[in-house]
Amino acid sequence: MQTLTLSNMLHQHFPDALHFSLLKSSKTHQETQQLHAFSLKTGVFSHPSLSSRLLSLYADPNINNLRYARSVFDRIQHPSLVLWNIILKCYIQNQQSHEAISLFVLLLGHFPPDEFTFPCVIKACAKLTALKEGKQIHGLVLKLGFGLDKFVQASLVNLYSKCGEIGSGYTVFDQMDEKDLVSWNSLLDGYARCGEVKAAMKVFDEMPEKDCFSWTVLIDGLAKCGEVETARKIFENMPNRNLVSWNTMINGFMKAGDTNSACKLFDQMPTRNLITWNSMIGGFKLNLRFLEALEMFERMLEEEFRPTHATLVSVISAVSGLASLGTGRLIHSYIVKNGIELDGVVGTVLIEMYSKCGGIDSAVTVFRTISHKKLGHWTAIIVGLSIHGMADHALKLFLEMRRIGVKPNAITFVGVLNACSHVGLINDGYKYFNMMINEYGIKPAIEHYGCLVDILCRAGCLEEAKDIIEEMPMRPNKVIWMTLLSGARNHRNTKIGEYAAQYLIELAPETTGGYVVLSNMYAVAGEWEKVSKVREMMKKRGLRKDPGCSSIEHKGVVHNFIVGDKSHPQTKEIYSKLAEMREKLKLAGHVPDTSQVLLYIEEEEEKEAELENHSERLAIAFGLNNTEAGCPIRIMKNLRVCSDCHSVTKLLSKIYSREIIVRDNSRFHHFKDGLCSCKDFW
DNA sequence: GTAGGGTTAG
Repeated sequence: MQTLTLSNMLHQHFPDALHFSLLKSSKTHQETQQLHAFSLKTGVFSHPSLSSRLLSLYADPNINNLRYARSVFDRIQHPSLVLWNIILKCYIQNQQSHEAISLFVLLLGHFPPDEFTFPCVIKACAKLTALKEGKQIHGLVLKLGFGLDKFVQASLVNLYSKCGEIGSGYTVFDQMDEKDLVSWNSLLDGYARCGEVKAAMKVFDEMPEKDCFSWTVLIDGLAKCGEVETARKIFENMPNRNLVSWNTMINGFMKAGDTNSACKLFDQMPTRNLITWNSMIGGFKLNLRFLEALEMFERMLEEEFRPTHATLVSVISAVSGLASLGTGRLIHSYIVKNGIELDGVVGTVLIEMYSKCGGIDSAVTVFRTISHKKLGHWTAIIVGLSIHGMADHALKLFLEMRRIGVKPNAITFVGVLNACSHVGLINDGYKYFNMMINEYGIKPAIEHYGCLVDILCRAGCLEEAKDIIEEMPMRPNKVIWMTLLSGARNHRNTKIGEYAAQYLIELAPETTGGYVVLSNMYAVAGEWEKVSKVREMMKKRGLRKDPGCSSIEHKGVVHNFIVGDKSHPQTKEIYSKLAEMREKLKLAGHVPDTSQVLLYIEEEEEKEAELENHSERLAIAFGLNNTEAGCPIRIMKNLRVCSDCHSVTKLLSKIYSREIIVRDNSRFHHFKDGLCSCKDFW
């Protein structure tokens, strides 16, 4: 009824005084807006007390409409400091910390700030962990004599705690006359964030009173310092848990890799919110439990929670981990259907997802449709193109990003160097490696040296690669040795191969890949005695060659095949397709390359049969049988594709006129018209 | 004043 009366009254002119009293009594957003519209229409708006009242209504936490508050503020000719403080507070309430700081800078041009201004802007700095700006403002606080105001002090304690400068935080805290609970909690939080568990515990014990925040901050701090068991005990003893404490404990368990305890809490907790779901989904993703992450996401949607960007990032990364293009497409279409805008990170993980799932074309499309491209987007597409062997495209984009002034980071350079190595561009590799150091001041990490070693190995410059390894400033890891070993195998350099294998086995005796490559190298050289020595070494250490395993997704189902698999329901059809493939390959003139068969099979025929049953061939046969002509076949493999399968797949792509995309343990191969995108460089 | 998001070499 009140609204009705109001709108009736609004049709007439009111004297300012009456209007003001109406505003004073208006409580809801709707009423405020009606009065706002009326004020604008009748011109009474210009009355300073009316506009102030209107501004404070819009800035009121219950209404909190920043857009309207700002528009009222902008129409006020000479806003007082009080009004500046109100609009500043409204920015903070709306999490617009950057804008709040800009506003504060503007304010400085009109007034010296007061004891209400400072806590607001310091809060903004704390939110952004902007320590430098915070310190400058602290300086101003002291200069203007607000250093002993308790609200200013409390905000400073919080600022320094958030920014990891707990020493400065303690100095301010120590000077406080009245140490309020909020500041105690901030101090506790500060120690926990700095990893000073003992100091945090001491603060916790010394606190004159504790509330839910205190307990939760301590639990979070303990969990973040890796003391999840202590955190669990605190959580169990805590008197009044709220939703935040439950969520904090769940996160603690997830970060510690204890998904079971996290699930138990999730089941037990009285209520859940978005953050609960995000913590579970992100936690499963973090622990590489991708399927469970997706299941959680489905449950979340069933319970009608709307995913946030954080949810989507975790879910999309989980899809990348599963390399399930079908699922990735579903989630992408969910994003489009629901009009969810891609923020920087979601866009980046979407590009990564498509490229890791073998859909590099879609990755490029997503990249193209992003209007304000950030470093993450450029890096993701450059890395994506490089693992697909599309070096030209990757390097073209790299030049473009430089041209428009986007500064590459260390990861971008991994992509760039990787692109060079996958197509054998030695000179470019060196050029970009030096560019990274000299032009961008990026210190090469082991990954960059890894790329350089790889570039040299592929080009057959094994001695040079060995020199790089010996001269680089960090200890080589197993990836480096594996790269050199594989290079030696490819270029039939047994001496360097043995050298690399020795270090590799010393460093990571449990890595089966090393023994396999070493033994293959001996097999190629016909040194069968050494082959059996390697085999014995593996046997003695209880190691077995990982079985090759390939998967193909069809109509939302992932079909897995291991070498010689006969467990698939379509086994009969698959093997008859394999027989057909064998005939067609023979007609095309293919001679099986049995030189790298690790197993002890004396008869050539058996060796050939072993090759024919390699998991990727079973998957290809399944793909040819089950997918439409013209539809690319995408296969994911756990091991490196053997050289025979590589030449066979090239031929098959021509014989059956099919694009076949195979991801092995390090990159993608696009087989088309009898050629592979890796140009046999892999 | 407390809880939730991605990145790299074999």
